[in-house]
Amino acid sequence: MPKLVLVDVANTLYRAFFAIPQLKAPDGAPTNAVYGLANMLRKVIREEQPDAVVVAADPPGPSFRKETYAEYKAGRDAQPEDLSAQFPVARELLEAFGLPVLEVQGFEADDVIASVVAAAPDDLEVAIVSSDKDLMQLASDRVVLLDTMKDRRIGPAEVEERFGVPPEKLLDVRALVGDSSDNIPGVPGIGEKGAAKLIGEWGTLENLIAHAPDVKAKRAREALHEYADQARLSKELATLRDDVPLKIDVAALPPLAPDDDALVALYRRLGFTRLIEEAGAEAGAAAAPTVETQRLADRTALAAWLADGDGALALSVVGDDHASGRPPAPSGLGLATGDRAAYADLEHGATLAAADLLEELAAQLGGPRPRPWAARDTKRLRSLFAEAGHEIALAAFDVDLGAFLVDPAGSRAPAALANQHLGRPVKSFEDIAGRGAKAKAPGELEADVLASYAGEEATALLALWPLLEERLESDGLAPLFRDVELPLTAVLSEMERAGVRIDETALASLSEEYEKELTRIEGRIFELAGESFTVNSPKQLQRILFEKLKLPPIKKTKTGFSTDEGVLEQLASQHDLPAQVLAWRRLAKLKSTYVDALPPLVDEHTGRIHPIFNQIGAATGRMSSSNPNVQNIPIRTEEGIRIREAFVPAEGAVLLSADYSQLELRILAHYSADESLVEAFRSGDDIHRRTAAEVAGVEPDDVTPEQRAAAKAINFGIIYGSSAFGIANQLGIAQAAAQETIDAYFARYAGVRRFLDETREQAKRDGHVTTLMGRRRYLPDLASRNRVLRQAAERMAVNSVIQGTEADLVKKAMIEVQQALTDQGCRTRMLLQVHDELVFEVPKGELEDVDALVRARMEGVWALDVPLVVEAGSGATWRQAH
DNA sequence: CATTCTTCGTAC
DNA sequence: GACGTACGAAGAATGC
Repeated sequence: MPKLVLVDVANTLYRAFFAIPQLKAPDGAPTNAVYGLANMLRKVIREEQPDAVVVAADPPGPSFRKETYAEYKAGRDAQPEDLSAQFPVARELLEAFGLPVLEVQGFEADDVIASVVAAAPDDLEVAIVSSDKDLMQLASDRVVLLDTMKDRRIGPAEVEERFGVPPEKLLDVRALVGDSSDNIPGVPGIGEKGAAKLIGEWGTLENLIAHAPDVKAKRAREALHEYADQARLSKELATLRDDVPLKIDVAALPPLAPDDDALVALYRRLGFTRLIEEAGAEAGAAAAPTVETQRLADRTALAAWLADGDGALALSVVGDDHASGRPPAPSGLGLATGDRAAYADLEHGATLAAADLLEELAAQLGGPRPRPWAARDTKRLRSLFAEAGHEIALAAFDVDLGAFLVDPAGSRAPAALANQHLGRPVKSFEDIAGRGAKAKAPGELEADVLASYAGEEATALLALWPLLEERLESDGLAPLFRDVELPLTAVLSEMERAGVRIDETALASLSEEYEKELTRIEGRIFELAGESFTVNSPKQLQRILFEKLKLPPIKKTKTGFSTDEGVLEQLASQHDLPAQVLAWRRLAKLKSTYVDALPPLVDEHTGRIHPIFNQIGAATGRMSSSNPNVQNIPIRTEEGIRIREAFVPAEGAVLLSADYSQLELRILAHYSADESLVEAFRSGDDIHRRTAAEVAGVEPDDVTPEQRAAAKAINFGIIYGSSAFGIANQLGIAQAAAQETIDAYFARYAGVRRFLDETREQAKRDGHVTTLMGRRRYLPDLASRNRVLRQAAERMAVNSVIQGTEADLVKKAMIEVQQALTDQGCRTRMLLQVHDELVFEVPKGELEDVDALVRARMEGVWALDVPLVVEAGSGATWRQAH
């Protein structure tokens, strides 16, 4: 059955305006209503899959109802200016969507909609997007109303449920009830309930009026007598005209044909970044390639193509996302230079071998006069070449890194970047291969389709390069890019390929031990619960704790009552079961996330695990790690720290762990220039003890453990932007007591307060924060009218300066340490980075030298106003080294 | 049956 | 609502 969607544009804009928080285009124009309209259209087109969409609008000037009844719609509040301003923009949006807009002088949008429904052929299904109650009279077996915001479909059954009468009698009910928003009077004293009852009893308004004397309820009887004409007028006003002259043929509506380019252009003007990406993705899926891509299926063709010029090259890897620091050979490589593009195909019956491809390219990218090259994730390419035995020059540009520095919150997908910076759509791999389980592998795709995609992407990367470079330059990010991020790719490539040795035997025995203990605890849990259940299921645990055992719920989650650690700890005083669950969870976590997860990651060739370090993992500039995440290996509990005993050095080597002491607090001291804090670090004291002494006004030796804990919580709380609430929660003390300590802290460390205030102010002014080395993070929510969002952004502002500066320093230190190790001819290898800690594998004979070298380079990385101190240790396991 | 969301917990 | 940044396991919910 063909389907038509009818949109009441004014109604949609109105609802969106009040439902969506204020949004502004880059030029400051309000956009929330248009944003709502755009989202609604996308959603309706996606979910309803209509054959056509027609928009009904209200023309300027009065409708015929005003002539019938001068008071029609009188007394309405004036439309807010921020909403009126969006109507012309909405027109542009509708035009870009390619939708016909019907607007007929003297009639309202509702009448137009009713007329389209009346003119529609019998086999046409109609969905009306509006929340206007008057339109509900149109509901039938082939006409529904859509409430897209609440995701409801309103058909005849829903109308009857809501009003107590079927759609065809709705007018009679509305005649009695009236409508205050349209200033339609109805019959005073009769409301929705009464009207439904009366119409249910008497059938129609006229019949009811005719039998008014027989109505039992006294007040209704008298009101009907007095206001019969007013009821008739109300019915007339609520009746939709279905004979409005329409300029289009409803039997032959134009098919949907959105102009994606126009949409993207409009979205860009309005600052709708998410929609740009989505519209761009759709345009990308349909985009025609802008270059001819030559397929290179043998070595001769590859060599010839490469020899035909010596300009900069862009490379685009085609293949699975790699999950190991030793990346697998790709399916092929897209290449672009000048205005030429090619695809070096390793599949589809190509005679080109991966080894030959890499050798041929390495001759260009390595050697004494390497050809400048760029790619996304140049670290991966470097590893790929290195695994094949070739050393290549550092890339001249890395698109992922460049885009990350320009805006760490933005997308790095080439399709999104092309939309954003090149203003043209580019296909993504998903566009040609599909996604999820049905997605095709590169080898299953048509060779020409794959080649065209890869050539196109390489071409886009080549074009993005100078544009992103220019942005880096103008935003002052070029030195960070050139001196830190880009050279770091080489260091990380080495680390990932080196990997770290794992003592599988130790893990196997831990696994067995934990398994036994888990079984024992589980038995105890089932005994206490009186039944067996899945301990790991929060839902089932909720049932046991709060329903069966009737323990008091402490706090809620989105879907029910929380069973997190804090809650269970509180419940532990009342019942033994929560304590047992805590013990069970602790072990189950260790076993599933670490003990049992590590051995399968061991590389069969190297016998080591090869974590990936994501250089652009966190918006602050920090790295992240995966496969496995070596940055969250346990250390705080005895059970957990045993996992670190399984991280071991190669034969004849030891592990050296070097970590910055209190790096984030030192950065805070540097930035705040707070005399007391700076002095504390210069004196080399225990910083938390010293803070406690100053805040409490006692001698450091007299600080109690509680005082030190409170000071520590505040020191960290500053970095995270915690409130008294948060600090009280963490310390398990009263909020007022926490507030007192915080006040005492700020009284003593006035410079810290000044830094916090100035950082927030500056961030609000610029829209972003900046780290020591110029790294940026944009925080648009600093301007939000929503207090929760705004305060969260303020916390991020402060935290990002400190955490981001930490990332800057450690990244730079890694480069300098690696450089020094190479210069000294050391065989030591850097293995891991854990934010403020570096782990090395050091041949035993080098330990003394390397220990000194690492400390010196790390401590000397930057001259802050406080000294940087590195603590280093070594041993036969990571536990011993740390 | 596959994918996405939610909750929880580990690190710095 | 209340503490920033991550990754990942497992169950629950949702979608094809």
